[in-house]
Amino acid sequence: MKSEPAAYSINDLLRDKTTCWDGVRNYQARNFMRDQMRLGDGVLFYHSNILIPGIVGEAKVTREGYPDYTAWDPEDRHYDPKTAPDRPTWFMVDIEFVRECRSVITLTQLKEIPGLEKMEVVKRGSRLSVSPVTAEEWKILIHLPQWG
DNA sequence: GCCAACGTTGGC
DNA sequence: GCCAACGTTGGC
Repeated sequence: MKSEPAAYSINDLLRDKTTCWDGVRNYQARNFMRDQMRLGDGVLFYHSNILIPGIVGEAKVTREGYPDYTAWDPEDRHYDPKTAPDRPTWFMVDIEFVRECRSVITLTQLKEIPGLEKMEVVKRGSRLSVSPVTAEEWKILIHLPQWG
C-alpha cells in the first residue's frame, strides 16, 4: 500500500497502531481491498512522492473490505457526490502496524532484485495505490537485510 | 518543478 | 462509443 508520508507515514501508523485506509478513489485499487485482501494478510507499506521512495514497513489487515464512509462526507477531501447513500462505491480495509524497516528498501533497489520485475510498484508509470504482492515476491522482500 | 503515464470526463 | 481535453500521480 502506497502513501505519501506527508499525508500519512509509517510513523503515523506506528503512533496510531491501526488505521482505516480511506480515500482510495480508483476502481482497481478498490477492487483489491474489497475483493482480495483478507484478515491477517501481510501489507507492505510504501512511501511515495518523496526523495527516496520505497518500502518502509510491514502491516497486516485487521478488517476486511467495508464501505469508505468518507465518500459521503461533504467536508471530506475525498467526498464523492456521485455515491448514493445506500449503495457504496468505495471500500477500504483496516490495517495494523507490524514493524518498521531499519532502513528503507528503496525503489532503486527493488528494481534491481530478480523476481520483483512484475511488481506493480516497480513498473514505470505505476499509479495504483493498492496492489497485490505474490507469495514469491513476499518471500523475497521479507528476507531482505533492511528489516534488521 | 517538470513531465510521462494514465484514469476520468464530457462533447459529439 | 470514440477520443480529445483535463486532472492526478509520482519518479526524477
